[in-house]
Amino acid sequence: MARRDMGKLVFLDLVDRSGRIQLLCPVERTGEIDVHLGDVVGVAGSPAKSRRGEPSLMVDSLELLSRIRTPLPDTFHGLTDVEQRYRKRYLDLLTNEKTREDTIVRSRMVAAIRRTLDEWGFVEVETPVLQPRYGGAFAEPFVTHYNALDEDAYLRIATELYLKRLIVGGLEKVYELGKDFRNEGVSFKHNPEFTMLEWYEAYADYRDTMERIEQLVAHAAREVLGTTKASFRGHEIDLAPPWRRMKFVDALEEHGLWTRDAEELRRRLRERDVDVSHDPTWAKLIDHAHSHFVEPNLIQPTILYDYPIELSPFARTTDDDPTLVERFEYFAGGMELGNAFTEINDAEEQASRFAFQEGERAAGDVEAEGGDPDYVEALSYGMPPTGGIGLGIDRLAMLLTGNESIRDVILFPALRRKD
RNA sequence: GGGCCGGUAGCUCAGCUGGUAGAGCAGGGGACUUUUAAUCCCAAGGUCACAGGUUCGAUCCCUGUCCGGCCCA
Repeated sequence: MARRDMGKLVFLDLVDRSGRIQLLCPVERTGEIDVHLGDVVGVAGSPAKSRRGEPSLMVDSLELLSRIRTPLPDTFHGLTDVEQRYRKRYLDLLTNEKTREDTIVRSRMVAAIRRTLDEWGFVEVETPVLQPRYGGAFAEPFVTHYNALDEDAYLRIATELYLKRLIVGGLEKVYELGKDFRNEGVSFKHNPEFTMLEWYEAYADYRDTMERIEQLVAHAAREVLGTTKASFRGHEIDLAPPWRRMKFVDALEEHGLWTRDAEELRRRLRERDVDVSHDPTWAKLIDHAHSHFVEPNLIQPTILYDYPIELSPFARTTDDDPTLVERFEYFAGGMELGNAFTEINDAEEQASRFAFQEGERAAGDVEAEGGDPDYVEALSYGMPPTGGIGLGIDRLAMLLTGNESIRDVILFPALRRKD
């Protein structure tokens, strides 16, 4: 609320989520106007126009609902200090229109995604956040403790293994949209606590999932932006299907980085000045090559498919090459937005994939999949062929709002305590 | 974890090779019946992130710590 006090006539700007309107307060009618910038007020009056022609409300009475006690930041510049914007998001929201808009865009995006999945016949479910084992992704977990059970537990890094148990249970199409937690670095595209959507669909494979994700993303964009074109990092990104599709192997081949030989790959990466000292296995090396040379260049939406089996402990092998799996990731704006595959639905095959990951772990990859005998047992009761996907809600929100930092689409991002 | 940059009034920012700090807005008091970042007058507002060091003297130079940003792993 801005105040232009003219003595007998006071001008106030009243702002709420719907916008701004000017109030005209003739003091002889309303009495003394004792309001400050940032006060919360209720007013009654009738429509009027100012002498300059601005639509206004001629006020009969004004009631103070909440008195501001700490002065608002500079309302012309807004709050620009990024640290303050994250720590005191309420001030950021009060003073920066763009932050309010982005918050609404994200909310509508999530609503559009839910609506679409619901229309497609998916069932929204909730699975445990606190898990006795963690799995479904390569990541380090947060550890906590159950007093009642006298057991350590992990905050989930993915919802995957529980959702697939529900496919075993015959729910056929399920999704969960919620927080996952990964105990690792913070960056422009990583927040340890982030929002993920996963869905699983019985009697579908990764090609069906490709169709769905293209439709879902394009539809969400149309709902919130009115178009499939988003601007991000100076690019116009058109999310309309069909997206470019390319084999993972070919994408690495383009950069001369496809080889199955770990030492040869290590040599080629070193040649390109990449520090490979933290990459003990071929799987880590190829992942490094991909994230360093391929991913940043995938600006327009692109589906990379048919990944090496070593990177994918839950994906079914392709029919014509047992070293590749039916997996795809999709990218836009140089970022990975989601990861999908045709799920392994055979208990024995799943058990041997876990065994391979044990080997990777022994070789020094701390993020390798830990294995889950209870999940293998679930599969032993028979899971239909299933296509599944996980996609990052925060990153999609970045794309649709044009924010280059994930912290600008998370209201309260992770920050170190300051006291 | 490494490199670079930053932290000065509630907010946005100045502050010269080192001489104990300034503006605008906000907040306080006052004037004004058509203002739009209203205008005008008055007064107030600071542990210059923190701790050491160099110096007659440090917001400024040096070292360390804390917090943040960007880039790299």
